[in-house]
Amino acid sequence: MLIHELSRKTGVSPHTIRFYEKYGLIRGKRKEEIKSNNYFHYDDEAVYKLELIRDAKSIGFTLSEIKHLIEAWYDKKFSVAQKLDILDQKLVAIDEKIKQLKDMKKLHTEFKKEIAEHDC
Amino acid sequence: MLIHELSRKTGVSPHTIRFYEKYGLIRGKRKEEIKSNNYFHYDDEAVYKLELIRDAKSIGFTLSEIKHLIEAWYDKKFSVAQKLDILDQKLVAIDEKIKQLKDMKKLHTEFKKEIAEHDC
DNA sequence: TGCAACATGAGAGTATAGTCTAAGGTAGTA
DNA sequence: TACTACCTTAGACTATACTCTCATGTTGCA
Repeated sequence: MLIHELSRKTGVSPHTIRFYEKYGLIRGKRKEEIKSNNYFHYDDEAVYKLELIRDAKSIGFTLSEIKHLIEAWYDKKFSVAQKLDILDQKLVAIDEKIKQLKDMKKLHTEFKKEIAEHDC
Repeated sequence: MLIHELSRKTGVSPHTIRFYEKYGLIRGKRKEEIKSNNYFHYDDEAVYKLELIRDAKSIGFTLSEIKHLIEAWYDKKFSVAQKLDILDQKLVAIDEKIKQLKDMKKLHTEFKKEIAEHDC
């Protein structure tokens, strides 16, 4: 599919998709058999990656961290041990975030209780 | 306490503390009895707020969202019903983030399994 | 063939969240 | 009184993550 359809499927604007492409998060492919243009073609992997990026961003991961993760998964430049190591580090970070969210949730619940009780 | 001590206690730089002060997240008080300077004085509430800001930021809340939360808690400009409403909205957002983190964790675990099994 | 709807890269502009510098004033100790 | 370590504001600068504009080229349909 071309960039417009990828945008429509994911809700990510073509501008942002091109930004991610340059940043190295996704990679469109040019079809060798087509010589009249140099349009990028995307597959379902791109859809999947864009969804991953959106989710990871919303829980506080930066594009740089997401890039590391995608590299650990897709790139050939890391050994199996290195990939497992990167994933383990992310898992620790995720557990830490979950803990913080639970604390935050508790805090909110306490806030609510106090406001309701003391009318302050 | 003065800004330097607040910085030492929280690990947030004086520059950033002043930035938050201007942004309206924390509020130092000037002591009326001291006329020779106009230094800001902070109490434990400021320490607590800075810790809240740090935690909320790390789990993907923006300063603007954090400001709403702090206002819901400390300001007089909202009614009890409005405050409870703001807190409820944040609770929904937190639950959504926890869900996404759990998905992300599952994904990582699956990644790990595939990498280990297929040596790819 | 004309035209709308797509595609491209280069590069400028924006929002968020800091981070730093400059220029100046204050406090406490030797 | 000198000196170090603090304090203030204003404003410039930076990094991250977009977002938009421009100039130009392609595709598909009436």
